[in-house]
Amino acid sequence: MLEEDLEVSEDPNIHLNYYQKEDQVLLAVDCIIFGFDKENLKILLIKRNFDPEKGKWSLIGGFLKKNEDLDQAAVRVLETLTGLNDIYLEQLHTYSKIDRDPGQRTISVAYYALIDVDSHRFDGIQIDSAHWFDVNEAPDLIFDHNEMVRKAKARLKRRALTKPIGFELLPEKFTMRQLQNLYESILDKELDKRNFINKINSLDVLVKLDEKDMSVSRKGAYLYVFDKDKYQKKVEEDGFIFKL
Amino acid sequence: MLEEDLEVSEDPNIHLNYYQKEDQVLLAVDCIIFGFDKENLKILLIKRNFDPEKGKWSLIGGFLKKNEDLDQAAVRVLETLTGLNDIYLEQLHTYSKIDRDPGQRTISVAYYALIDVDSHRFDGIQIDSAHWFDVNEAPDLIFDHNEMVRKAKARLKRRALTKPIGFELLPEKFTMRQLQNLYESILDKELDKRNFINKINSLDVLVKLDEKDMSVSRKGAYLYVFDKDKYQKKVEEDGFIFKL
DNA sequence: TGTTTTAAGTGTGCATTGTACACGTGTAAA
DNA sequence: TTTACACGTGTACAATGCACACTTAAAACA
Repeated sequence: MLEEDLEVSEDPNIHLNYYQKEDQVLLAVDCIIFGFDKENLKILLIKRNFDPEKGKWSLIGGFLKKNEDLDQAAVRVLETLTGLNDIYLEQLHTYSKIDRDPGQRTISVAYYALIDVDSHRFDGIQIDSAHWFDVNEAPDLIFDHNEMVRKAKARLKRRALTKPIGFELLPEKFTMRQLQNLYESILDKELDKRNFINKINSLDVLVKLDEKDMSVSRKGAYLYVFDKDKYQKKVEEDGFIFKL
Repeated sequence: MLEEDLEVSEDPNIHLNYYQKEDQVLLAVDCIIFGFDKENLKILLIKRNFDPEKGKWSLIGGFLKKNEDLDQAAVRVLETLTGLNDIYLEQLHTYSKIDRDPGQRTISVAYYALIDVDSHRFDGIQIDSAHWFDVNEAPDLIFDHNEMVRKAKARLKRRALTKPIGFELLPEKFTMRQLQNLYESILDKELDKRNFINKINSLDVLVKLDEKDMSVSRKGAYLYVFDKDKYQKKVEEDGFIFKL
C-alpha cells in the first residue's frame, strides 16, 4: 500500500474510498469436492452449461459477493449447487494467471471440501449435470482446474497424515476396512492391514462398537466411531498429534 | 459460476464482460518478510505513514494491478519497498473478512519471503521507515497482519522440516553453527549439536569447504555450501525428501 | 613460551518406531 | 457338513530418534 496510491477523504471517519485509484477485479471461488463411497475416493464435477467452455467438465464455483467473506462464499456455492451445508471446507490456494479465464480477468480462490458420498442426499440446482468421478479417472477440466485438483490431492494427502480429517469422508460408523480403503485411496498406495490397525489403535481415538457391518463379509466387521471429544481433549492437554 | 450470473456477449470470440453483473473487489498483496542475521530469525515491518492506521506497524503490501498476476505483484511490492528481487516467495493464504481493512473492502493475499539479512543492501523507497524485529518481539500490527504472521511462522516451521528452504535465509557460505541457529530459531526449540550435524550430514547435500570462518571462535569453523544441483538430482532420480 | 580460554568437532548405546510377514475364525450359502 | 470369504490378530528384525561428554585447534594473555 504505497503512499502514492492513496486518495484520502477529508474526514478520516468516513471510511470510504481510501484506495480509489486501484484496479478492481472479479473474485471467484472454486471448490474441489472430494467424496468417498467406502471404496474409492471420488471428485464431484459438473458439465458447464454456459460459455465460455460450455459443455466441458469443471469444478463448481461462483463469485464472491460484497456482503460475504471467502469462507462464506465457498459455503454458499457448495450449498447452492449441491444442497449440502455443514461440510468440511479448507482454503487451498489463490489462482491469478492473467488469462486463466478466457471470459474475463478473474482471480479464483480454490477451496476443497470433504464429504461422505452416501450419507448425503443431493438436491442442489445443478445436480443433474454433476457427476462423481473416481479421483484417478477424472476428465480434463477447464481453465486451471486440473492444477487445482492436483494441488488439492497433494494437500489432502499431507493433511490426512497429520489431522483426523479422514473421518469427514466416512459415515459416523465405519469398519476398519473402510478406513483403510480411505487412506489407501488418499495416499494412493496399499497399506498392510495389521500395521494399519495397530497404528490406528495406538492413537486411541476410536471407539469400537458392539455392532457389526454384515454387508461385505459373512463373518461381519465391527463398526467404529471417531471420538472427537477425546481427540480434542488429547490435543489440548498433551499437544497430541494425530499422525498416521 | 452460476448460469444466472452470466451475461454473454453476442459473439463468443469477444472475450469480454462474460460476468458483468458480478461485484468487483480490491485485491491486495501483503508480504511477511523473514530474515536471518546468523543468530536470530527476524521479520521486516514498516511504520505506516498514511491513513488509515497511520503510525502503526504493518507488513509491506500493495495492490494487484490489471497487467500482473499475484506472484508478480508480490515480487513488485517486495522490490519497490526494499530494492530486492530474486527472493524466495511463497503464497500463504487469502484473507477476506469484510471489515479487515477499515479503509475499504479489501481482500488480501499473503505471501511470505525469505532473505539473508546481511547479504542484501536495501535501497527501496520505504526503507527509512522499515525495521527488522526479532520474530518473537514484533510489535502489534494493523488489521489482521498479526494473524498472517502467525500463519507464516507455522508454515515456515513445517516447510523447513521437509524442504531445504532454510538456505534461502543464509549466505552462500555458512557454518554448521549458523545453520543450527537458524533451525533453532525457526522451530523455536534447542537442538542437540551432534544429532543435528549427523542428521544434516546424512542428507548428503552440503559441501564442506577448505575455508574457515574465524569470526566467532579461536579454532574457527568450517564453511559449507548447499549443493542445489545435487539436491535436485536426488529429488528427481530417487524421490529424495529433505527431512530434518 | 606456556597457560588459559572458547567454541569446534566427533561416536556410541539405548529406546522408539516402522515394517515385513501368515494363519485360525466366524458366518452364510451351497 | 462343507466351502468360501473376509475378519482379526502378534512377533521379530531393521531403521531411526535421542540422550549424552570429551578432545582439539588457535588466539589471547601472563
